[in-house]
Amino acid sequence: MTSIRPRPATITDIARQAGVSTATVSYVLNDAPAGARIPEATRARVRAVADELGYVPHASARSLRTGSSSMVLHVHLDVVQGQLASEFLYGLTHALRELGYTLMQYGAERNRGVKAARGWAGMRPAAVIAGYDRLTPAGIDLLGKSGIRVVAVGADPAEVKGTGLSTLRMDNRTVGEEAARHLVGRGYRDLAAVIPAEPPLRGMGEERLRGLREAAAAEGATVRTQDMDWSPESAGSVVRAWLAEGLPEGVFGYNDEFSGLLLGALHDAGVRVPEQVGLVGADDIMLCHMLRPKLTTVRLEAQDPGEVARRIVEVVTERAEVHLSPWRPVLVRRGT
Amino acid sequence: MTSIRPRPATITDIARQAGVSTATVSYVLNDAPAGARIPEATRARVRAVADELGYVPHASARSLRTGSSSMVLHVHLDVVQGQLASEFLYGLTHALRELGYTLMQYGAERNRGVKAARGWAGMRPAAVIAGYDRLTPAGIDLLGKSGIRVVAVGADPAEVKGTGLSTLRMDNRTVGEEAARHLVGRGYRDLAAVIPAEPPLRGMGEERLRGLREAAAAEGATVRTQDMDWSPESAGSVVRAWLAEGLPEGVFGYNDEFSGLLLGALHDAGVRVPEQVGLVGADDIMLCHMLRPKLTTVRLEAQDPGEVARRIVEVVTERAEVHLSPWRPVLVRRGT
DNA sequence: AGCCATTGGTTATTCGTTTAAGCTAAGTTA
DNA sequence: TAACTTAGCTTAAACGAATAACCAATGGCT
Repeated sequence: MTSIRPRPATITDIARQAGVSTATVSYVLNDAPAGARIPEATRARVRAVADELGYVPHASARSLRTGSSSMVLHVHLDVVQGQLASEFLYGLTHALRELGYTLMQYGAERNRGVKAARGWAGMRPAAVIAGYDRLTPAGIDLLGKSGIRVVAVGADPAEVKGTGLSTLRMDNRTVGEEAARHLVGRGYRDLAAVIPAEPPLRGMGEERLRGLREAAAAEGATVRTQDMDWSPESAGSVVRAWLAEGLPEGVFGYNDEFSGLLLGALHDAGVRVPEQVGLVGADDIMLCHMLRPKLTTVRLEAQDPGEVARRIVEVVTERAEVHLSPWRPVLVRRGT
Repeated sequence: MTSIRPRPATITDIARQAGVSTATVSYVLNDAPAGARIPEATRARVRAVADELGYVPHASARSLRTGSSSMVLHVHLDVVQGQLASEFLYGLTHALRELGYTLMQYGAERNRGVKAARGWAGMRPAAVIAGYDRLTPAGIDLLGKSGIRVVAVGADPAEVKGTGLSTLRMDNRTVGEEAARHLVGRGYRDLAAVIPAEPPLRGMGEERLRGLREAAAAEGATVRTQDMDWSPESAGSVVRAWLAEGLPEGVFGYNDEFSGLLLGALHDAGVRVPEQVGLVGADDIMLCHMLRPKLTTVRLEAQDPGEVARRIVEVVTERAEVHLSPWRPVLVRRGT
């Protein structure tokens, strides 16, 4: 026995069963001004039938007709991670919902540039929010042509270009600068930094490193760097290299998680933190409170929580072009 | 100066510019069998115009017409976290894409039950995959009425009911059992466990605890429990309570992150792990490799990677009803 | 009685796409 | 030469919802 696929109820079904026209149903269900002249008795009947049939408006049909979409697409790496990203998403989801938009996420996208952009554009979202490493000028152009606003997150406006593009800059340089100020302030002159080897994080790492370098140079400190993978083994070999060439005085571990791996490897090598080597991470995730000694870190703090969401909403609703860098680095001094 | 909103190109635009009908354009662009009689010259012209105009098909219009959606909705907690979830999502995204489906994620949803279900149903996805704590019988019913398949993740089929519901059981009881076996095997008889206080995690915690309790009781061990918040302070007060009432021999920390917090608090209290207290976490995330001693943990391992994705695809495409529990607990013995 | 206003709706069109069912002109066959 | 094929399209009708424009019936006013 094959069961027939249940068909979702439509306004036509409601209209038939309530003995009115589809127009009436639409007016009632939307509390449309044009339907104000429909008496309460009819309205109640229509609503009752809609309820009984479990009616749910067809979002695609509606947006096709009205020509406007209530969806905002967020494109991310395989999976969203980290506290900053989590807070960002949470705030954004709710701010957008309040304005009648729905934030949908689309992840694990291997395609890039135009090919990916075509996929996004097909859903005709009101806007696309994407990490800047997902975007190419051609892709931005294609979205722009379709009237879809694009917000590049983490981008320096000078780097990513395209018509109608907005940027939300996560200024990673300042993170590195803050870390350098802290380490140099402790009297360290021989600094080392680690930079993630894999592509999606590498760009961020380079930015943080640039800030670190500049601020260190200004104070007369030197910085050596090494690539590192997201694995305990890689952390081990970084530490072995340091032991071979002489321990640095201060280390910037790119972020808290890489720093956690380094801290473990340093411990295994018998290096004492912070007595022999000072360590500073970045992002201030809960991990800092699990490690011993507790991890000192630099956190990007929203200058005004909600600001980001509000500005994105501006981009979406008012078609404004917005470029802002709403985060500020803050050092959280702990045990390392 | 107000710029006019760019209108995405439609097949009508292409038809006009290429001097053919919209039907022809559609046939060409879809490589439809019915369009096989269209000569290459025309096809090339149509395609050229489509390219030039940056045409991207309107997914909503298409799915409205064909009556079938290529979207699968994944509803999750605020943000997806953890390795298991990440692997699951990644595999699923790609398996579905291969079959022409697009996995979209929808998070940070406060609404539950019917209200949430209405929102999901409005997008007319082919299926909804949701944590079982997001679902209520009424919500499942509403989705079923609309012909949308529902997959409850993490649910025991006996617990969650509804027409046409499939379940993907993440059997958290077995995680607790495996932890108990390990701790008892070490000779501990006085066990303690921690359970997250907040709602979304609480359910999982209770399941894990149930398994722990049963397996411990079978071996003649006792289990005391305490609520814990996701904060270092809460971990501290849990440890203080233990000190007051006598240290347990073995602790199950619910998951790796809670265990990490506990490990830090134990360290601060001068309790040595594993000499005085044995500790086992769950999920086997990278954190285990950062802590010292390294964290012993129980991991749910996919019995067959890809199995989950394949079965979900069955649900989506063949309207099968599937109930499986594709994960198996594995103990990873490390330092604690 | 004739006109107007109001009530309570309905009709018809549109959004972008797909697709079954035509239709015309040229070529082929009986 | 008439009938039949075939190539190469086109026409038209959906899908579900929104909405401008219309309309019939009733009541009130002059």
